[in-house]
Amino acid sequence: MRMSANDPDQRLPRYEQVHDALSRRIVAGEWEAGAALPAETELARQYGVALGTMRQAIARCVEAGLLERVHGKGTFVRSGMQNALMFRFFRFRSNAGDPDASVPRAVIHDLREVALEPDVAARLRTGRSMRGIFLLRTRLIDDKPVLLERIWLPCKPFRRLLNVERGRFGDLLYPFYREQCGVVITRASEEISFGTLRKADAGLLGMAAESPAAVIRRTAFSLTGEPVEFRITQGDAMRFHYNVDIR
Amino acid sequence: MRMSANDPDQRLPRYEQVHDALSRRIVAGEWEAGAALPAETELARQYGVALGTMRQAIARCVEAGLLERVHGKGTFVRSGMQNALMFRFFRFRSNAGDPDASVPRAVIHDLREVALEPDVAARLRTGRSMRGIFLLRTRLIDDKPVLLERIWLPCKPFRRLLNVERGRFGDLLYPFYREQCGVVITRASEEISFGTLRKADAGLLGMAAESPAAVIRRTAFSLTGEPVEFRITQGDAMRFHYNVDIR
DNA sequence: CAGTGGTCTAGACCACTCC
DNA sequence: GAGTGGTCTAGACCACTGC
Repeated sequence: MRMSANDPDQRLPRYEQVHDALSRRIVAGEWEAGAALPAETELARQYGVALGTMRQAIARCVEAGLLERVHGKGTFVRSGMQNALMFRFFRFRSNAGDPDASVPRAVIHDLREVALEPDVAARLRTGRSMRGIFLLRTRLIDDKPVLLERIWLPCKPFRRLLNVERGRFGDLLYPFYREQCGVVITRASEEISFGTLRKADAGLLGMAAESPAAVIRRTAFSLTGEPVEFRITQGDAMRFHYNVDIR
Repeated sequence: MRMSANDPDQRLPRYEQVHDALSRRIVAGEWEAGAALPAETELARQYGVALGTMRQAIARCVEAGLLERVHGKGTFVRSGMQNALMFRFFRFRSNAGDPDASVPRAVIHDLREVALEPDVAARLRTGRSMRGIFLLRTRLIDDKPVLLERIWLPCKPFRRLLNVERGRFGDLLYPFYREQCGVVITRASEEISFGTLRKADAGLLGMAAESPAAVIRRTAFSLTGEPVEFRITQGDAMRFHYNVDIR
């Protein structure tokens, strides 16, 4: 089996090795987002594996959210990086179920390099370096702030964000991470709890101090499984609404 | 391919047909919970399909939460019906991460047949029959009530629960549903929000009226995909804690 | 119609568990 | 070593899409 120069671990199953190699090519941007990959038979030939093995490798990429299969048409690089993600969990608009609802506008209030608190550094596994990028945003609907986001990133792939004009940050950060820093978010872990707003935070949201708030802590992971973003989002508890499917 | 008498839809893929047939045998209790199924090769022979097809059918059962595979040992019927499920989402004990933590005790306050509110009837898809079983429970840790559960069930498979002594209900309902009514819960959909406690509910939880509460609405589905239980759980918002993995 | 992904087969060999 | 699930192959045919 021919593999890329990036040492494939020979102890791993072949479909894992092929999955890794294929993932790297996708992330490297060999195909445009939304574009079709070569047919499975062709890919199997390229990697020198049987069709079934190739299909298993592709299945892993689909699970990871990198690819999308369409019967009879082809296999495509996922474009949208889907989401308003977090945003769908609050019922801020009357048409809450509307999939075409526009992405809420983001306003950046702060962006700088900081010393990380130990708990944040631990979540980002920054090791000895306790420094990172800090971002404070509000999200607005109809020009009214409804969410407050504190975001921490490791310096390593993200330092260049410090040199980007705030106006050039999009409303959605994940596509922006991909464009600017080559980081693809494939998985996230969220932790939901409940608290009250500190005075300063309440001010940014136009709410009273000590108002009840939903608090979401999210750690987002890259293709390689490394934690690359930690964020704490706060919003009006009474408008919070989260759906989960179990098993 | 030999199938059970229950008409397999010939238009479905073979592995789906085998999955359906196998699921029925598991639910019917042909193997004890925790017991090993025959080897894959033997099952493939029984159903007259290739090993790969049999493995795909088994994989579906694993996804559905019915089976568990252990490399080198065998394929087993899932016993525990896992969980304290809901309960792990509140941080009521100091050792919150302890997997051995005992299941909180349940106390039944009400159990009767009722006329269903339209929204509950809609969730349970009871059709013209708007009647169901209603259950009101509190869950206790160290003899202190910490959760309040309102549970609605369709009459069809559950009516016999009305004749069961309250003391014979276990702390976990899902294994009880299986034993008493042959209903296996395989999937649930939860909806999390925040609210405040009504006076009567607050009283049952030993909290002040209007206290902030986490509210979880859960619809649970049987093996066949029908909604068979709707419950609303309330608990102290300050002790609420929910973890979700996305994608 | 050609080209794609989806299903299925019959066999081989590997990795793990338990005796 | 015997028995299990996990990986892999090389081929066949089916189902869907689009020209």
